[in-house]
Amino acid sequence: MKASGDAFRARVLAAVQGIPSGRVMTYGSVAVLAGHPGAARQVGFVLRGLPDAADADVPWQRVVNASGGISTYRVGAGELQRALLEAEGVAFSAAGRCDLRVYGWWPPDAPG
DNA sequence: TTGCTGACTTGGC
DNA sequence: AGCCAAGCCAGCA
Repeated sequence: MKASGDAFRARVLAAVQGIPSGRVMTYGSVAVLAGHPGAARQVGFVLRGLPDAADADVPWQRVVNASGGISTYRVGAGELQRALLEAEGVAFSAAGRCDLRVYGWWPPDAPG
């Protein structure tokens, strides 16, 4: 349980670290890269468990929901995430969502 | 050990 | 367009 969970977390962090500045990925996509399609919720759980020291290494702000919106308002990091993304050049609509067709990212070396 | 919660997704209305 | 219900799996008490 711990072993597989640890591997899952490592895959998630690796996938998130692979997102370039100015681009975003959905939880579902990260879950697929982590080898667990459908485990989108756990992606958020892994990121939520990140220590502050890992924030610099893991651009968690580049992970958004399937609508291109911010899901971190639940943990009080929504404003920060949006500010970070806007600083990277990601534009948000009046509804607080970004266009995944424009900013959506997928690793070029990943299948798909 | 069991069981519940949750930074989500998808299909149907 | 938005809202409801079910499914997914990793942490934590």
